[in-house]
Amino acid sequence: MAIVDEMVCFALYSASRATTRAYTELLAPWKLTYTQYLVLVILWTEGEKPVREIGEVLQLDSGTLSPLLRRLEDKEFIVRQRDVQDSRVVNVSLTSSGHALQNDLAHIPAQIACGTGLPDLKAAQALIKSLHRVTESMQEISSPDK
Amino acid sequence: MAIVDEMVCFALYSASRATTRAYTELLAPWKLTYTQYLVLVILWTEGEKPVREIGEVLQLDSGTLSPLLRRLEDKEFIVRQRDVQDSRVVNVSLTSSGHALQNDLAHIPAQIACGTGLPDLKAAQALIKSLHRVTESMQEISSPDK
DNA sequence: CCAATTTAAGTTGTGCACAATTGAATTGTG
DNA sequence: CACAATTCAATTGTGCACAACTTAAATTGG
Repeated sequence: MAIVDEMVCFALYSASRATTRAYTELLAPWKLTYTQYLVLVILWTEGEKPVREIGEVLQLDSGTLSPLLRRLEDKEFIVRQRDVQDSRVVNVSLTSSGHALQNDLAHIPAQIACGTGLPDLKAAQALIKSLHRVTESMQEISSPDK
Repeated sequence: MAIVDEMVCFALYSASRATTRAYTELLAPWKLTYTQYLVLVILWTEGEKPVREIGEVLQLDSGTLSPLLRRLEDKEFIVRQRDVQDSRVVNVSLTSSGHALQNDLAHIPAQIACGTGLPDLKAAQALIKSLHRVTESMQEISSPDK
């Protein structure tokens, strides 16, 4: 069983990189990365959010997010503002071009849907469930809480 | 279906990062990364190999492998030697400490097996199959051949 | 035979992931 | 109130992933 599990990990690693490459290609005209796209998806669906909450959703820390958000700000898709109530907090919100991207990139989910090669909704849901189990379980053997 | 497929991608991304973190923790005493470990696994099972073949197995180019192999060489787990027949080729082989690591790290597969949280062999094989399908399919929508 | 092409590895540069640290602001507690 | 502990974001540093390019060697095709 042990060797098979290392195969699971490698298969995961390969599949993840393949999907990231697919996104990279689809996003190339806008020079956006997959992680930058994920941040935009959050902002499109949930509106203004502090850096910390974005980090909770994506499980990324400020070491990753700070420079990434700076790049999104340089591209003028988002703005960052210190919170008035609590000035430790930085709120991230979309600019008008950031909002406009939602339509420009509306074709991507369907392209990705095709790219997964999964036969039907059922297969996709089964895979998601299986992946969630692996994620949770791996987090447990990793460092205390988090 | 489209949104579910983006969920598949995010689940993949999360699971992959969670497993990499788990490996990182297990490998910490030797200051090895997951990718370095993968290279060692290849060398343990297949012996001396040129850089190009390692790259084919892991789907990594020399831009990733060259510095990674240099670090493994700095740690004296491997040596690199120009091929006598074809001096474009660099052959990678294990040193004695590199060989010795195979025993030192023999506990890792079992720890990872536990970490996947998968109920049985059948579930693991189903997941691998599903991930292979996604990888292949994603590679198809990505840049021509490769 | 030799010029053009191809192949292998390395280098450079960008961005993400993550650990560790810093600094500023807030909160909790005596 | 005072001050210790906590929280949040940013910074620094390491290593991987990958694109683009370089260099050197081998192959090929005329």
